[in-house]
Amino acid sequence: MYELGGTGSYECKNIERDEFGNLICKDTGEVIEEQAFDESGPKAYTPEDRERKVHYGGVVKPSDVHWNVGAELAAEKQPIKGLQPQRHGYKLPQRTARTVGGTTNKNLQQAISIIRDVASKLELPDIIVDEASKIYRDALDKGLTRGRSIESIAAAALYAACRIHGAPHTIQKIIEAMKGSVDPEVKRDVSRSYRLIVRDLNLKIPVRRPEDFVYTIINALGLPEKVADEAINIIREARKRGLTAGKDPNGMAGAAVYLAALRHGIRKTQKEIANVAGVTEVTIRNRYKEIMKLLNLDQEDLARMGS
DNA sequence: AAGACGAAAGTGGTTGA
DNA sequence: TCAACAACTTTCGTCTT
Repeated sequence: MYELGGTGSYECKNIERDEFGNLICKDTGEVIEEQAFDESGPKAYTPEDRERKVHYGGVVKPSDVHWNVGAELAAEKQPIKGLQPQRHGYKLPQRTARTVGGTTNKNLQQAISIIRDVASKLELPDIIVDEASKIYRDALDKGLTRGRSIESIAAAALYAACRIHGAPHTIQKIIEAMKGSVDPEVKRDVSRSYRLIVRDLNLKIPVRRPEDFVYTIINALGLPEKVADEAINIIREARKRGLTAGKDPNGMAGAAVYLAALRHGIRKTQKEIANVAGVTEVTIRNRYKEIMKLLNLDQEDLARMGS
């Protein structure tokens, strides 16, 4: 039995660390916990970063626009044009683009403004804003933003920061907070940008677990705590038998909540849950069916439990 | 009538040759 | 680079409550 930090325990007894320090279940081959991301102590900024901090004095956070560039640029009041849809990417005028430092700063300023805006709508903590800002800056330094919209990289950076710090938000939710609605084309762009920055910046992203989404769904639908407990038990049971591997954790969590609610005699439609979980009814249905089969349950069992 | 179910076809990402 | 593959989505007809 392995105790996971803050998320309870894992039932599998046959657990080992692999060469990367990840916790692997030897029975199912499932990654239970990736190599821990050290959140205590000072962040590991590059030596250049530290130099800058010394240079400008005081504590400089990644989300401070000028932690990277000269303070005189701060005086330049740049209009924020962040929130318009940019189908073909944001392109800076040639003249400005050649100005050393200036372009980078404006780009960064704009991106951080977007990140802050979206983060505040989603009520995300500063640590995530800082993480996202740092990721964006690194992406900018590596030239990953070139040819892509500031928005898509900013959204991707924010999503990555959410993943790193365990905030259960989807790309969909981030785009929704950013633009009010979700255009599939935008979603595709953000997904691409996300994969790009994770790969090229070597970001350590912890595995998403269905359990993390249970409370999001429960809260959104106003379901009682006992349903959450039940759903988490269902997920653990499903995982023990290898059902969670390779499946979208949102759908898994949604199906578990659906079943858990039924077990407590609460009827929520598959559609309601699917909307909150960010998947379709069909996915909820498929996971639900699999779980029912796995646990050898049928409709009558549920009716009995619900009454 | 609304919700649940299931089949079929399409999409975008991953993997392996 | 391309094909095969798995997971998920969309759509739609049918059954159940």
